[in-house]
Amino acid sequence: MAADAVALDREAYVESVLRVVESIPVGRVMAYGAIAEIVGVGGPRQVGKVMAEYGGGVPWWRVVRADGTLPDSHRHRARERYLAEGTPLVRERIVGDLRIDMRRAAWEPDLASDGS
DNA sequence: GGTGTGACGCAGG
DNA sequence: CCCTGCGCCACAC
Repeated sequence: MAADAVALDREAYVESVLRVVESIPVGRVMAYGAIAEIVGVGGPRQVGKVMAEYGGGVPWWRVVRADGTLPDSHRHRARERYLAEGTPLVRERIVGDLRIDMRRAAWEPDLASDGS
């Protein structure tokens, strides 16, 4: 039974993370660590884990590193999204190497409106 | 139960 | 701007 409980907890955790990601408005982004804080459980690495496995169903390109950069595997694909959404970017010095302007793009979810 | 690993974060050099 | 080390949490071996 303990195993089932763990499984459920993990499922609930995954759902919480995905829900936060889905709450990020167009043109805005959140860092892994920030999401972890909102969820209140685990850390940035856990969020990354969740995204790696279930990120396909959510706007994964709105989840970035705290410094505004992305993993090599995704930054290329995310580029089109940012241009389309008008996400605040830092002028890229090198072609192909994009970076988010976190000062303007960082999104803070409204804790008051839990929607429940 | 130590060890390695990861879509992380931060301080140092 | 580069690379290194350490902390972080959960998981696979």
